[in-house]
Amino acid sequence: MERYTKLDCLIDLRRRILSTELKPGHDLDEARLSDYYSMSRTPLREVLQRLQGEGYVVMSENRGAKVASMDIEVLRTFFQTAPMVYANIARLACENRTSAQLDALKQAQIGFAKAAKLSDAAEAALANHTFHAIIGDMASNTYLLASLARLQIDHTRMSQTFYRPAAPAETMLVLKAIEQHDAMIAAIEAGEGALAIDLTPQHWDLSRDRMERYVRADPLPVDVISLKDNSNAI
Amino acid sequence: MERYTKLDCLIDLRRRILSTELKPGHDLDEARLSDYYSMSRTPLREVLQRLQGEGYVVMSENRGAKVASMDIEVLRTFFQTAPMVYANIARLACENRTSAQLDALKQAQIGFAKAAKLSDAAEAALANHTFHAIIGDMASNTYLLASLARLQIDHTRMSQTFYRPAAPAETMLVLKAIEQHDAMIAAIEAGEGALAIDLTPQHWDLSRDRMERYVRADPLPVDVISLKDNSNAI
DNA sequence: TGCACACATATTGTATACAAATTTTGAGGA
DNA sequence: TCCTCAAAATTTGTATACAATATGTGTGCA
Repeated sequence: MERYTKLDCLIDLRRRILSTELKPGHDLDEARLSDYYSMSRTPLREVLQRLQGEGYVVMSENRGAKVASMDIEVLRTFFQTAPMVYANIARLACENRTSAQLDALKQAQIGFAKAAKLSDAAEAALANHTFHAIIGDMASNTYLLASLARLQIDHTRMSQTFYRPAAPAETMLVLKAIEQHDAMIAAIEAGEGALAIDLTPQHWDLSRDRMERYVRADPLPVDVISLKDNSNAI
Repeated sequence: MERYTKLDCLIDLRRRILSTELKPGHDLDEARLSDYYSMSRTPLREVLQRLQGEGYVVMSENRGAKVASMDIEVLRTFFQTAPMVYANIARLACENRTSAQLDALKQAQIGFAKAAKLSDAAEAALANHTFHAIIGDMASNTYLLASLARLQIDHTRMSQTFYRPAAPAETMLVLKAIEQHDAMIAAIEAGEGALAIDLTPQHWDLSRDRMERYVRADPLPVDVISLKDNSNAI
């Protein structure tokens, strides 16, 4: 097995959590993980502590770490907060973006469009994450960036469903999202803050319904409900 | 010397950083700190990792940890962001506060008023921190809370100057701040979100001038400027 | 004096052993 | 069969030894 550095491990755990390969609420066993990344428990625990600080993981005394869960109560506040933060970030990006960042954003958009069209849900969600993270960098506002980062963790995990379309009409939504990204790039390049702010709620309207479905899954017929898997909040 | 638990150590380091007993940019030596808290380096390093995640500390590979610095560029964005985030938090607090939280808030206000009137700068700044942290809890919005927490770190450190008045006129400002806290408590208790939003920019107007002075210290006479201490940004 | 390089010192990073806590297991009794 | 409780197994927390990296110091040379 290949050898991981601590930074590799950090990045890989972030990726696995964002892609829901490690599901919300999943228990993170130190021994198992340190074995997986072929390092001792000491540096692995430090990575987990840091992930806790970043909101990917929650830890409790003598009980170890779990992937941060996504309970319904928190997600209600998600849709309350996300448009406001993303819109402000977009506006600031218009004012502060560098041309190098703009190039990176266009590059990210190429990767996003490709994955989205292929309905590669995990890859599309991660590429979308990168896209918005770059806009976050452009904003150059460490304070708002903290909220953006937290929002993106849950956004990326939820948006998996969005890129796994079940009907032709839903494929249209994905294509529309790609177009909106292009419009956002244009707005940022032109430095049109007001336009960028306008685009943001549109972008959210597109995906809100499908993402809310992730939260409130289709109710099962009463007679086959199993109480067994209720331990982890979604 | 008394024995510290890891949680004690975490809380105490936060306090020392917020009170600027540990100054921005200050180098945090692992051996020295682990000795101070009489624990081994392993748990101390985990505390530092977590503080990094929370934004109190920055770490770099093989170079150890430093107290997060407050450079001018970042602080420009501070005043750009703080009123917006604090106002939204206040509004949400009006909607979601519990009576237990309201009691805690009133209690915090008593401690704040006492320290502020005594011009105990460190204590007043910390009490003010607690006051606004409780409002943050009331808001019940983990996403915005992330920004609030980051803002509060720098707010608390800067506000030291505010509670150390140099002239009678400045003492008036402190008394005014106490009144504004009372008004905020009333607004939250009454659930008047619009009022709470209005109060926030007033609160910031009161302290902005004095806090900006912390950032841009009075310029020295040209002939005695020393280049020596320019290494750490403020 | 000024610079380059090697060596000594100090500091950070990792592995491992052991201690403390939690969870699981199962035997005994009602 | 179900509950209780204690012992075993598992898992997390901490201390310490050692490895790797960075920093400081002094010597030789131009």
